Amino acid sequence: MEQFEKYPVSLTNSLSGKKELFTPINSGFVGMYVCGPTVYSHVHLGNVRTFLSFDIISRYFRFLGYKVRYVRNITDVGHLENDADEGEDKIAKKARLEKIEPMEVVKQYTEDFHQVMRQFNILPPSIEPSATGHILEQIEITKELINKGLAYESNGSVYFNVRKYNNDHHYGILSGRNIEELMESGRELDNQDEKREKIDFALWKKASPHHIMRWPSPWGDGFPGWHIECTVMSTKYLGETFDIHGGGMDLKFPHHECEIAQGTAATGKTPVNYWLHSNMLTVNGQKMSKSLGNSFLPSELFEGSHSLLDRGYGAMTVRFFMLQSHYSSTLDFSNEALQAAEKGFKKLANALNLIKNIEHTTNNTGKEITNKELTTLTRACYQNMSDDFNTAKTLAVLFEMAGRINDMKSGNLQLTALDPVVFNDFKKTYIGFMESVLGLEEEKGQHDELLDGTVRLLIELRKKARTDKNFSLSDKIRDDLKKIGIQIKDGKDGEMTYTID
RNA sequence: GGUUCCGUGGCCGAGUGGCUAGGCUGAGCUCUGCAAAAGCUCCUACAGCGGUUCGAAUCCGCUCGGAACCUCCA
Repeated sequence: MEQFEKYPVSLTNSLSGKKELFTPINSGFVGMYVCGPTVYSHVHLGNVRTFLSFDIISRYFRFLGYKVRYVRNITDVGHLENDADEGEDKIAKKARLEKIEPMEVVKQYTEDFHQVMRQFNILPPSIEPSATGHILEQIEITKELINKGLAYESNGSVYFNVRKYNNDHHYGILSGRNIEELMESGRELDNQDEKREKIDFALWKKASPHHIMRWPSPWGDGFPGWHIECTVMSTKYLGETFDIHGGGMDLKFPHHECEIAQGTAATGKTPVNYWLHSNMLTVNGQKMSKSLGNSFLPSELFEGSHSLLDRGYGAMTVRFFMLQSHYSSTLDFSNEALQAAEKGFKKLANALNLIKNIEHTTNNTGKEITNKELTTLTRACYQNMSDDFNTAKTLAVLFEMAGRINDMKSGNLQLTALDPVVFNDFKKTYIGFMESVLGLEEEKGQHDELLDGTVRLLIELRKKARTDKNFSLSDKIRDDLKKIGIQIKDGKDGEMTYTID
């Protein structure tokens, strides 16, 4: 029996607004698509949160035994600065400003994005397609939509006819809108507009003579619209209907709404069964965003060089911090919250280190009450994660488990009181959820062998000083090391361990 | 203006009809040569006002406050 049968996953589907039991199209397989970054500048921590949320989701599905195909795209063309007709492509604009090739912009920020993902221990997707690698497919689907009468050409650009689509379908099904309301708000059309109605959106944009990103098409030189890339790449690699589509809450409208409309119009099928949206990272209650100027770059966080930070924090501290809230809630970013997270994370990491070195060898059947408690904790990890990927609840359980691990270490809890099967399950679960599911690993410091050997030597000297009752010397060794960031801890049995801040 | 969401103890944050997460901070205790770490204990909350119910932080209504989307943003 697979773990996913034992702990069936339920998730909040944005389409229904309700928590639903997850049933994949193909038993044992999960196909998920997540909107990746537009690589025209550095990713900030708000972006990181979204990719972290879906990292956890893909990790957990795999942990349960599913075969997961996780597709996350790179948007390297087609994302306009705004929806007005003079709207410029974000990549092209950046390239023009820096006087370099658009693909240089794309390369630079894609590399940056990948580096940030690695720093936060966010695993790469199974497929990472780019919009420029799928121009042909985007032209094909645009042609198909014209043939079906749901798109029209206008002065070298092609637009999706929202009103016509809405005759047979509901445009706004995901975000709870209707086109009458949409027609009432927003920017009005002017004479310059090529669109028939302001709610129509571009599938293909004509490239003006000075435009540097351009491809030939049946409608002349141009470039694809923003939304069509995701429809093309998701269906190409996951099928016309696939299991999960994720992304940030701010993409719900219009981006995901347009994807639904295009996909449904092109294939006649519902493109996605479950829509998942991760919520925003906020600063003082306001959304972290580049345009508001309140975004934090990962480098500013590590170095503590942002004005709102007292000092730097490690990537794992931030990862833990973000996992303390549910992905569908907003999360407020602050110095105080990070400080608290750092201590909490250290506690869990320490227990992780301890449990790895605890072995149960006896065959004692153990005390029923203790065994029961450990079994309950072990199961709770799965139950909480299967309940809409509730990392906050899971972490609460891991803290309980860490307490029991410390008890095992100190002797408050005798291993002989435990059933070996229960213990091994407990151990495997703690390590598995920490590392494989939540991706929380020890902060990678400069623990090189040279330093380790040096500290061990000092520890030996301190042990000698203590047995000689030379406390002034033993205290000096401890205190001086503490000053440079190395904390010596005395064990009950005279053993000493150390941690580096 | 329209659509949606949120308001939880000193702070951060889960939960969402009865079983009162968790972390951080603070106070006390145990262990320890002294520390640190660890363990135990304490401070026990759901914006306000009504209503439904045997019972509501959780459901409903109103009021106040905040946010997101309706231009671009994960």
